[in-house]
Amino acid sequence: MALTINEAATTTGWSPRMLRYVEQLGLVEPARSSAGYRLYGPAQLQRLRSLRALLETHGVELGDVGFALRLRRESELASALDGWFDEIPTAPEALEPPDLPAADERWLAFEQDKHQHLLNL
Amino acid sequence: MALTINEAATTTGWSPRMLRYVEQLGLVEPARSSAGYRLYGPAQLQRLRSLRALLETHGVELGDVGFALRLRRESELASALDGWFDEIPTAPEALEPPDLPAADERWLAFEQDKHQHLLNL
DNA sequence: GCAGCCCTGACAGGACTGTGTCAGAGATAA
DNA sequence: TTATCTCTGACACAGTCCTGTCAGGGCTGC
Repeated sequence: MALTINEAATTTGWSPRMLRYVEQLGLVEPARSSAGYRLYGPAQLQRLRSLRALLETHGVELGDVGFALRLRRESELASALDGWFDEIPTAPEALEPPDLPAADERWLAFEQDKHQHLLNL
Repeated sequence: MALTINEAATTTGWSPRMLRYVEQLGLVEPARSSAGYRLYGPAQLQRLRSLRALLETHGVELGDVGFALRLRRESELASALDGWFDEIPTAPEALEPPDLPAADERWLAFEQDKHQHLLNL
């Protein structure tokens, strides 16, 4: 009921090498026999096949899926990213009319301060 | 009220080259003067600084943030990834006791079918 | 008008990724 | 027991990413 790595490779279209690599990325982790052989069950095989479809249809790389996995494991990373993206309405037209020519120093200081603040969190 | 690329570079710690690169990734897109010069306002400078903090504190690369951006722009990609991650309770202990030795062909066919189904969507 | 910015495009090198392949050692099964 | 699998670890090689640097040509401001 569980395929060994070469069998899994031929039925999924991955190479054995890539199956080990996919495992190393944490994407599909097969069970192990008592001797340490990888054992791919139906669930893993299905995941391998749909992973292949996912990469092909969306032009995504394995590393990208790995990063997406990291995102759903490290929720603080995810929220940090969300926070950054939403930091300011990303539209770049937030540009005041070019008057007040000497206000530079003021907001520079302010920004610097904010930055320090962020780092020391 | 808006800094040119070299000024922005020195106050944010990025190199001018990297500012262009960050822009190319779609992460921080400054306004442009009528002659095409990049103009970094307070918002962009703040984003550049917090971007730097983000990379450092979470061990993330620019390309990763670029991919996260892609995720929030291409919602179908995001949901496809979500779908893949939740396809099956990712725990690898879903391994039946090894009886029914000749049922292989049955679920192999089933899986193959499912796969075709997915691809032809 | 001229020194010093800025633009884009290109090449370059170091680092990392993706993938194959091989070697040495253990497991499996006829 | 012997052929055939599996394991891990390593090297290798093309390709991509990151980053610097340079060249040719426009702006800008004194």
